[in-house]
Amino acid sequence: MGIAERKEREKEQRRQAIIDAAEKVFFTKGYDSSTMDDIAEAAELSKGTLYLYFQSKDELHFEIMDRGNEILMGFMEKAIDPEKSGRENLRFLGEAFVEFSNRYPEYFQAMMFFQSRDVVQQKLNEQKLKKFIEGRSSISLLNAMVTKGIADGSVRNDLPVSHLTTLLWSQMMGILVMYSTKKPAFEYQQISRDQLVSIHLDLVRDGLKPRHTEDSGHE
Amino acid sequence: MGIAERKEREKEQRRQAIIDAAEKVFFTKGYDSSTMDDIAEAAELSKGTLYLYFQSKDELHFEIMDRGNEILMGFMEKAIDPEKSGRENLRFLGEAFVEFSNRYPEYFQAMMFFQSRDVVQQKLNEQKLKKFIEGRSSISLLNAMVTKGIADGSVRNDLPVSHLTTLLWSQMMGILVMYSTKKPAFEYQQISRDQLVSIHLDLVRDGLKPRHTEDSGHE
DNA sequence: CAATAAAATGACCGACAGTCATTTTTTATA
DNA sequence: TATAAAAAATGACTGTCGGTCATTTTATTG
Repeated sequence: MGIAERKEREKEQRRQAIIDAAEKVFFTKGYDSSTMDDIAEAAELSKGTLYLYFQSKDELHFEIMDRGNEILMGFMEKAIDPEKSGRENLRFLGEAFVEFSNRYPEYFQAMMFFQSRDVVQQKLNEQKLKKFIEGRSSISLLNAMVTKGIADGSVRNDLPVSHLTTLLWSQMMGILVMYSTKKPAFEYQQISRDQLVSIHLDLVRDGLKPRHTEDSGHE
Repeated sequence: MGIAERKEREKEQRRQAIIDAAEKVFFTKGYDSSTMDDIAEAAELSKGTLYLYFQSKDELHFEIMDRGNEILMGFMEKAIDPEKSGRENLRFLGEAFVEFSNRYPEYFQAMMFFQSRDVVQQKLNEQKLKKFIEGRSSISLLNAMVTKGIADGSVRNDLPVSHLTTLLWSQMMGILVMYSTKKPAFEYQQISRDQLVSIHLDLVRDGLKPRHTEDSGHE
């Protein structure tokens, strides 16, 4: 009996349709200013129905972040050139990130600024956490390229992979977030984002080079 | 007649008392979960009175951020050693930032996570913007040390001061924010924040060295 | 064509930021 | 000191919104 399967399919379609609607509304009015009734109207459903598919407004936000992450992953995977060294690929990944934020600014925003709501802080600690570290995430790609870089000798091997990876990710995130939130200040100082990122990636590239000298004073 | 002056003084005292109360409540329950009635109760005033002194809940948040910024400034000013090179001082500033976030985690949180609310985004564009760039802000201190570093030859001079400054600020911010929001993930990977920051500061120190010359004469 | 199950609805609730007519307190005036 | 005027404070009230649930509508089954 294919009815069950069809129902399953329809349910998933409706789920996606709701996310589509939420996306449209969020991207237009911003998260805080969007109401569940707005989303319901956009989805041509009643508010109650939304709650049959999602537990909360926050959950809709999460779904959109997931979509963004998928897209970002695509960009990054495409950017990798297996022929090139790990260190070169790390630069490609950085550039892919920027390209993503240019091409999909709304997704980028959604991914950047979901932090902060105190509620959200807790929810992460569960399944999402594992996903963040091990799952199909952008970080895992970054991790792979750091590892590759160390293996092929293009990246210094005196620093732990996990530390380098998170460092690269956090730094880039910090730059892009800062630029987004303080854009007018940057423009006022005539700092373009591409310039900034380019300088950053240059500094990182140099910083990752293997130390040919045995010095450097950290532990 | 000192009545006007006394009133002025009392008004300012009450203002501060309200901020004190808001601080207590925000730091205990978190911003989103705190209600204006909570704050009113803590301040032993009615809610209406709060609105005679502040326009909104957000404004109270801003005030607390300002306090945090003052404290941070103090830390940074104290950290500067005029005898040492600009490049060394930049490291001191980084360490001061971390120390601040250890000593005053609630202020730190408040300063980190005020971004995101879509409303807030707009409000910055006005006076706050100038303050951010030119005012008595942590960034201006950073800027001064970059400038000093270039002048004394301890920092490479082939990159614009403004870019370097914002880069350093954004990177550090990114690392600390990421660590705060994803703390469990970091702990799971046994990455300590101090380690991470230390590696970051090392990389920065190396990256800032003048190119083409192995200048270390100012150390 | 019932009987039943699944899906959808929208009126309703509680919580909360913000308002404002009224009351209380302080100051100025005579 | 008595009283008018100004300043400060109050808290009942409003509108909004996320989330709920008893009821209705639609689809499935026998």
